[in-house]
Amino acid sequence: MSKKNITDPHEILRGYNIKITPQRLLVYSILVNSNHHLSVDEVYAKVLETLPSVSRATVYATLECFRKHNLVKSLRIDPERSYFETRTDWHHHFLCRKCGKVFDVEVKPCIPMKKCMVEEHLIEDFQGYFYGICKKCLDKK
Amino acid sequence: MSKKNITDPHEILRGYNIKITPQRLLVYSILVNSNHHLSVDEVYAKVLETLPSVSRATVYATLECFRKHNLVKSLRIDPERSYFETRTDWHHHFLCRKCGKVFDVEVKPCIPMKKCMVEEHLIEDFQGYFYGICKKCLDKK
DNA sequence: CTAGTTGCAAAAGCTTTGCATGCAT
DNA sequence: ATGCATGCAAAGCTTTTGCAACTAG
Repeated sequence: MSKKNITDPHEILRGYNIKITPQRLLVYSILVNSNHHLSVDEVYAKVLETLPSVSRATVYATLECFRKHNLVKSLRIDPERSYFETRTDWHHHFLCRKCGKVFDVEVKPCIPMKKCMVEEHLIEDFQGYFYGICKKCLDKK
Repeated sequence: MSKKNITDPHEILRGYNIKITPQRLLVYSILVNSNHHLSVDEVYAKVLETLPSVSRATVYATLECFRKHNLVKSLRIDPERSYFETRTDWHHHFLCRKCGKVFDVEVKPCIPMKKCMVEEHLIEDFQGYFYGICKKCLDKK
C-alpha cells in the first residue's frame, strides 16, 4: 500500500510548500498531536524529548515559517507569551485568569469566517479573546 | 462655581479609589485627551514633556494600577507591546500590518457587552482583534 | 550545487523588581 | 504617622539576529 495518508506530516508540509527537515516534521507532529494551545517553550520541551540537540532559535524559526504559510495560527491571548495551534478556522479563545489555561470557545464570530472588508479595511485574520474564570476554577471556590 | 466637573481627572481617580498623585493625574489626562491607543512608550514620552523626572517604571505601575481598577483597558493586538485606552466598553480593534496603526472597529461583539457565561466559563472581559491592511495603505498600492 | 535551515551565543526590547526615599491622606 | 507611590538601576523573559556549518532538493 503506497497510497499516502493525507495526515502524514510529510504530505502536509509538502502541500504548504514548506521544505522538509526532521525538526519541522517533529514540531508539526507535536502541534497536531496536542489538543492544547502550546507555548514556544512547551513545544521546545517536547522537541528536546526526541531531538535533544535542537535549539530554541530553530523552534522559533519553524513556528514562524508555519505561521507565514498559514499552516498554524499564533495566539496572543496571554500578554506574556505566544501560543500556537494547528486549527486555522476563525474561532474564539478564553483565558482563565486563575489557572492560566486557554480554551477554545465555539461562539460564532461576529464577521464572516473569510477575508472581507470592515469599515474599508481589508480583514485577513481575526482573534477573539475572552478573559475570566473557567468552569473548573469556579467549581473550586 | 464650585460644582466639580465629572470629567475632572481628580474626581475620576477618586471615583475609582485610586490614590491621587501628580504622575497619575498626568498619565490619565494624556490617555483621555488622546483619541489613539497609546503604547507605554508613547505615554512615557508625553509624560516627560510635562514632568521630565518621571521614570518609566512609574508609568508602568500607573497603567497597571488603572487597569486593575478598570479605569483603562490594555490591548495586546500588537505582539510586540501593550497599548492602553480609556474606552472601556467592549469593542473590536484592527491592526494594519503595513503601517502598524491600531483602529477601533464598530462591529457588534458576538456576545453581550457585560459579564456572562459562555460554555460554563465566567466571562469578565473581551478583546476582538482584526489584522489586515487599512484603508489608507490599500489606497497607496 | 545552492538556497535555505540549523545551532550557538549574544543582543534586543519590553516589562518587572528591589530598595531607599518621599509623599498623600 | 504610615502605608503606598516614586525613581533608579539592574534583572528577567521572550524573541530576534549574526554567522558559520550543514543539508534538502
